[in-house]
Amino acid sequence: MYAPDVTVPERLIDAATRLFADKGFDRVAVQEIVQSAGVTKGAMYHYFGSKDDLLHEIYGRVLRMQTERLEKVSADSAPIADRLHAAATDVIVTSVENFDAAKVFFRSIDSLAEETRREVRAERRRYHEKFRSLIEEGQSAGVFRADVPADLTTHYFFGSVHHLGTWYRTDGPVSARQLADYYADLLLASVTKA
Amino acid sequence: MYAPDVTVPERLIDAATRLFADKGFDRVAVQEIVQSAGVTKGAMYHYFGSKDDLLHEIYGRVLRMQTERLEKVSADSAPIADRLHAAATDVIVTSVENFDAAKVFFRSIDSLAEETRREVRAERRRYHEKFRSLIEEGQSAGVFRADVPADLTTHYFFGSVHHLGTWYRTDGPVSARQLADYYADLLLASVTKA
Amino acid sequence: MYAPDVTVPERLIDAATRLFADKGFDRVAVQEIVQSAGVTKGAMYHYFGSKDDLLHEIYGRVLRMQTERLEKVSADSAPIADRLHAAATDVIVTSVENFDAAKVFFRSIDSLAEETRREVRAERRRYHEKFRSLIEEGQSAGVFRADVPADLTTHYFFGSVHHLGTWYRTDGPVSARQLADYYADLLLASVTKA
Amino acid sequence: MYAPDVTVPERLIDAATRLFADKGFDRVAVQEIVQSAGVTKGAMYHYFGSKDDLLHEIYGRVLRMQTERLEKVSADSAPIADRLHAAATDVIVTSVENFDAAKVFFRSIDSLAEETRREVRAERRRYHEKFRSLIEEGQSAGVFRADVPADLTTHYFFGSVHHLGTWYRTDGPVSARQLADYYADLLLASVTKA
DNA sequence: TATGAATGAGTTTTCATTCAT
DNA sequence: TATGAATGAAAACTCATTCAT
Repeated sequence: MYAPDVTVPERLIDAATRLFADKGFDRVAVQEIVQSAGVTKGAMYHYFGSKDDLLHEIYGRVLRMQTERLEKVSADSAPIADRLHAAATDVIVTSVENFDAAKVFFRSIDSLAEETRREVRAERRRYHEKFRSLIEEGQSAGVFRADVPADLTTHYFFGSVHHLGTWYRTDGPVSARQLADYYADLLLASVTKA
Repeated sequence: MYAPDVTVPERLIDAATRLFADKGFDRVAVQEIVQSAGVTKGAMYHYFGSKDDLLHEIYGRVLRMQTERLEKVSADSAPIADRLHAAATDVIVTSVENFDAAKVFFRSIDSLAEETRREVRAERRRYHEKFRSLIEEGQSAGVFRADVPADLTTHYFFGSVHHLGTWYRTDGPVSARQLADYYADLLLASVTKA
Repeated sequence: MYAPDVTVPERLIDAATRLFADKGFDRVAVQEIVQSAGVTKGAMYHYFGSKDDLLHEIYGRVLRMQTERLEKVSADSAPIADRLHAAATDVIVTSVENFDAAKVFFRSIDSLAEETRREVRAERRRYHEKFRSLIEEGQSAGVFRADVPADLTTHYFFGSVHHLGTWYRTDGPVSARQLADYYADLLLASVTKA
Repeated sequence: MYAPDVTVPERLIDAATRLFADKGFDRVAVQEIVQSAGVTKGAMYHYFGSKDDLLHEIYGRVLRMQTERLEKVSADSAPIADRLHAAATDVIVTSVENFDAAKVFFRSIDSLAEETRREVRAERRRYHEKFRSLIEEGQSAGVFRADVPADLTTHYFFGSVHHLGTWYRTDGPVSARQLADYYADLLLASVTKA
């Protein structure tokens, strides 16, 4: 089932990602994960302190990746509207490219243990703020409308993104690219001054 | 704790709504619900077939209410842009007015048992289609842009709405009314022809 | 195995007492206890919050009983030497009469969870102090030697008592009564002024 | 943490002694021991056959040491009362000097595996008998009272000694020397003829 | 001599649900 | 209508020990 050179932790992360995406953290038993990864429970607890740790790791990978990419896009010198468009596009494309991990990211934060949750929320807030600051930059530049708070628009957009997990099919008629363009267009249309 | 004329089933629904909204269906024990409602387990199983039933009932109430209201707004004779705006506004205001129930609605569909889930999905799809048809109507009328599929825009908007549960605070600085106007404005801006 | 009128909690306490006395708390699985009591695990957790609770209850019963009896003996108006003798005798007789519970009491305090342990230690200290104050009374009265601290003598005596669990056999040649007299004599001999 | 010339087995014994004394054999994981000793599990199992072996070794060291010393004291030519006093004093002083090992000795015999336990019990009995024979010698000589069986008095005294682990503090107000004198005095007072 | 990944049997605990009363 | 004792299956996690290297 697995190439012999895929490490046990990697196999566990893969299996957990698939299962969490499919059924949600709370509906997946550790037993299922290890079975699916072809290892024993003991092996899992050798590498991960808890089931929660597994989720945390998946969560962290997605968050780190998207934060990195957003920073790169933000730092670009293109006009602000282009940069916002690129940022919006990018988050969608990468979410779809790692759709299982993204689904976990989109819906499982409440399953994290108290402490981990706080930690993760803080990092997610930083991501949110970085995105928001793009919108604010456009507002300051007079390119984006300022009558709707940038904070609210950011929530609005990311709500749409998080919802992808519940309806979008990677094997459906809309490609990731198209989807990204549509979403970015809708966002741009809603923030651009009339 | 409860007025004596509040029926047992009603108390159970109330308690369950509060708890499910707060911790998520899977993290709430039946014991907690009955304790919080001030009744016993036996009483709960007298009125509801299962824990799932409780969720189903909460879910159904929200869905029925919003469907009804959407139908009323749709049937109005106002211009399509106004009707879409009203529909968008209405779903937000009523969601915030019943915020706990709405939160449950927004995030607990995966917790429903297979059969119930299918049933509920079908009804939700009908709601989605009704909303979408408003957008399509505007597209046919040449008022709304047609380059983004109405279906996708509908998902886009409802993603934003579903996300409210994770960040909006009813006791925060933004009133339900304001929030609804902002959201409807963003939607209208994104669908209106340039 | 059990008369039908023995309640489930009582059966659980009985079984746990026997097993804890025999093998020590840490070496007894909940599974063994419920099997021995003829009930299911669920039933046990219906009545007791945890395995620890079971131990706590056994512990508490012994402690309460012995505290009560010591208070009664202390309050007597007999000469202090007689009262100390009676107290010593009594703790031994009752310990042997409830030998399994006493054994648990003698050796399982370290198995209690942190919080429970603190609580129980405090109560045990009060018992210790009450006994010690008998010795102090004799010292003040000039009947008992004062060159050895009463606190230390108390520890000395209760060490002997706690040790009973490791060697004394209720079915051996020394009756509880004899044992009690021997121990009380040894105590009195060691505290009485030459 | 350790001088480089302390051998691995020695480090393991040290760490295990400290941990067993502190938390009891059953509450200490092999992982903790090796971590605390700064070695790996494999290393431990290279030198010791099992966790049990570790305990056995600690146990054996204490027992061998005390047996040796008791033999030396017994063989002396001093009057019996002096020899008993010396024996009592000695066991206390050496117990306090190796307090962690002594604590393990005092309370962990039940944790030994069946076979080891039997073996160890036999040796402990020989120690007990040697001590008892001192008392018997005094009884034969007419110096000690004979109305309390020597066997029982021996248990009585060693109960006190074993109990030290639960209350005595090496950094407390009573020095090992003082403690030993008090205990030996109490013993002598209780066995000496009135 | 030593490593540390892996095992697998065992642990305590949870919880939706049932059922005699 | 309601009680609450009891069930039983499943859950997450622990840990002494083994073994290929």
